Amino acid sequence: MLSQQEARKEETRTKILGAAMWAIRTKGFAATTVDDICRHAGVTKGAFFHHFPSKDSMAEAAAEFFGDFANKLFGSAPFQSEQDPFDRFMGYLEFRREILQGTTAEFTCLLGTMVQEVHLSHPDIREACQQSIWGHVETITPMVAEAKAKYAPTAVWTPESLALHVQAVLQGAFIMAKASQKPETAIESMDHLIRYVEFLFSENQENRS
Amino acid sequence: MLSQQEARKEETRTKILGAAMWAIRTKGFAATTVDDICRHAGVTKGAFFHHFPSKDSMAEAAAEFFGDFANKLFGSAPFQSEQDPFDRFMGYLEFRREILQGTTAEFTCLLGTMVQEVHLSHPDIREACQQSIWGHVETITPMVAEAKAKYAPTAVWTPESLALHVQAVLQGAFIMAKASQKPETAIESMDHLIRYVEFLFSENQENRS
DNA sequence: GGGATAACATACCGACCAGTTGGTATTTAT
DNA sequence: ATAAATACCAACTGGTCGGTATGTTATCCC
Repeated sequence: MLSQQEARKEETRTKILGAAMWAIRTKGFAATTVDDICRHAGVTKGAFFHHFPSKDSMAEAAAEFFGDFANKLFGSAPFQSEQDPFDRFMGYLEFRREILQGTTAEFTCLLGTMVQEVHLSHPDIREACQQSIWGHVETITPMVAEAKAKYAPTAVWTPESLALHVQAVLQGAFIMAKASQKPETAIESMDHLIRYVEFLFSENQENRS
Repeated sequence: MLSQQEARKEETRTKILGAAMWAIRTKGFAATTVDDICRHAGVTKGAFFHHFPSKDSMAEAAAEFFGDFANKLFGSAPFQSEQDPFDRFMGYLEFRREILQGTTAEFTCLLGTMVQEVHLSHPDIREACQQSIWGHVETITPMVAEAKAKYAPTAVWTPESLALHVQAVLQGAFIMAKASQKPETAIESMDHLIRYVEFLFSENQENRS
């Protein structure tokens, strides 16, 4: 049971992290100022530093926040009710393709954006980003593993490497969409990825041990 | 014929752009200061602003510089002498996998790093990055088109979309390598990509019109 | 060789930014 | 009811950064 105070604190914290998420996705981590975040969140700087000891540690929290946000989004998506593991995996991929709409800041990944900037200069933030990305991979690897056991048990690739590859393609697709300012560029990459996965689970492939 | 002065100017300019390339790949664009670049290039701030009117316009030049650098690297790589277009394309992919070694700053792409940060805030830099990326794609699309004409003439995908997909996978692989601090993560994605391309040009695929 | 110009160098400035300080309002515990 | 603690606020600070103003030196052209 949350007290009135605790509930309010949590709300403010969420407002800050949400604003940070938006700002970092549009401008990058280094270019977003604490004042930017406060302005968007509708709080003062005092509140910000009451909740987080530094901008950097807020970024760590934002990485975790975004990871939880994403896992909730995909965890409650319609494809999860598919019975067959391959159908579920394909549903995941098609769902990820479908949400490539609107502005880049809306469908783009905070973790990829941030880790790219800070991977050498801010070890703690990098670590937090990796945790969140690999945490998401852990939620989809079982699905891939089940599908593999059923449809491609002798294939040479591992379920985890495929799950990681999916994330890599998405991250790359985001960059290409940002460069071209067209979500279509990202969608076309997802089409290639989906074609690849269909091949991996089809019967006439040759990559067996 | 370059005069002594012009040659020296070009050299200093190159030193600055080289230093910028290194700094931006390790820290990102916003976090690298003009002083950083000058220190690494061994020039003073006066020299920097003699060559470039602003940090932003230097970034545009750096994007072009990196694009030329990459095209020279791949243009003179051994795989270019392969006769068969498919072999040449596979040689390109394997070459790109092979150079995924050393520190992330060494094999990573300046354009992807920079465009991610500035795509909304600095339209001119974004444009320059897109030009360089798409410029590289233009150099490999003919190779893909030839290979397709020879081995997969009726396939539904276009050569350009595949060339773009290759860049997307690489960009994503870079991000994953940065997040995990292991080049192997990127290499595994390249393995999946290579397997996909082999499939596209094999005979038993089903994606024909 | 000398005047013009391009290629640097140094010292500095105003704006900005992460973080602090010292306080107030609200909630909680007794 | 009241004291303690928590949540929040506004003004300020020390340092940093992009850019400039003002030299100084090397090269070029005649």
